[in-house]
Amino acid sequence: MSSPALITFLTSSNLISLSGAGEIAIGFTEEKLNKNDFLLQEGKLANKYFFLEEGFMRSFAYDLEGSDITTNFYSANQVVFEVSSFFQRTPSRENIQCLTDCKGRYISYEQLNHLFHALPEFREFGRSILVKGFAALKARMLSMITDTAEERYARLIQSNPEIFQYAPLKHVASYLGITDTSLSRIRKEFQKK
Amino acid sequence: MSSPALITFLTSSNLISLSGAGEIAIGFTEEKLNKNDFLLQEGKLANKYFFLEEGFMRSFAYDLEGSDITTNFYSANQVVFEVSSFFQRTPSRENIQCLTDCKGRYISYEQLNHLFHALPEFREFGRSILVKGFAALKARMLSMITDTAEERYARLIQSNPEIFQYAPLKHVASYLGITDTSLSRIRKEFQKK
DNA sequence: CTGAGTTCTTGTCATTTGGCAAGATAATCG
DNA sequence: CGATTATCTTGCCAAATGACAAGAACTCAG
Repeated sequence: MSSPALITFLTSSNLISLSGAGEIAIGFTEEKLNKNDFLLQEGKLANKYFFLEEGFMRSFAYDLEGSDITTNFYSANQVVFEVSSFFQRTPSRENIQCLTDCKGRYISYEQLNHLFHALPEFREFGRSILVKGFAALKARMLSMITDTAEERYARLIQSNPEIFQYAPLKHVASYLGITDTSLSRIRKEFQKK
Repeated sequence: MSSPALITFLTSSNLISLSGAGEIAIGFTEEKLNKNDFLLQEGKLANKYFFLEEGFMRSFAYDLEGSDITTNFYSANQVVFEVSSFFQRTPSRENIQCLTDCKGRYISYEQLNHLFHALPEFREFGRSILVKGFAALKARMLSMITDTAEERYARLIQSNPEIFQYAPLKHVASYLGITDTSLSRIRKEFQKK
């Protein structure tokens, strides 16, 4: 019943022993989701610390005009959860939705805290997940300020080509902070090179 | 020798008891910095979890052209540290510099971990600091994508007026993701209203 | 006080990006 | 399959922002 992918994910951080990983993984509940299903909906409380084993997801929020803005993409072998809502126990402003059929395993906030309390190595691991997410967001913010839209596009297609495989371009556009029209033009220019 | 401001900061989270706060605060070392001094320099390892009691700081990074980009501002009664470098034990890409004379107290990475291990309530507190910073950055990223430069300016002067008291406008401009020229024009327009 | 250095403003012009709408293309579902 | 819907591209024009440079205003040390 246990998950090799999850065990590998936990141990490959070098923060968790194999036996620790087994102990942790055993508490996770398997869940399958269809394309377009929501892992989390705006207004609800995030209560799943979700390890994605198969599939592709994105998170998004609505701006004041009601347009949806993609805040992140998630591929397999990552933890997917909305940090603020999950840890601060407040309603989520974001949605997390499947772009393909998905499969994964999750634990609840309560389970996570229990594990944090019981296993110092899992605590370290949890912190590391948080810190990496933070660092990635900082890098993205810096890129948003210093790079042109075309540079951001080039970096994204270079570093995360699978996004383009699963997400419609309009989602990519809002993630990059531009309109779908601009992205279309940037791609046209980009091909020439 | 202990710091009322730090004690207040720790207890006001409602995660830490008064006695716990005293126990934590006692390990902090006082430090005074002059205007323009660096709390952290690019390339070095962040090793101070710094509680700012008096003064005002900013963090910044250099982009590819060598311009400095303000990544954040810090006012009194906040924890100031570079998350990635401090927790991942990697050289910092950012600088943290005093915009005024500053006073505060810090603990090292080792001390922090020791306290995390010994005091579950401080662990919760540390996580809460991290999560709040993360949430704030997410909100800023969303604003960067959905709001115009003028809206971002208006929000900033509304929510953090003290920034304008201490930081030169060019630092504010790069924080907002625009040039100092644009900020100057936006301010001119803004006054009319 | 004075002069060097920094910061801020303003002008001119170019570039990037957006808004809108129409048409082309692709995906979906009964 | 065929029809409907969603997505993507393109043209036109407007708006926002940047690049550069000159001068004004401010800061600060001697």
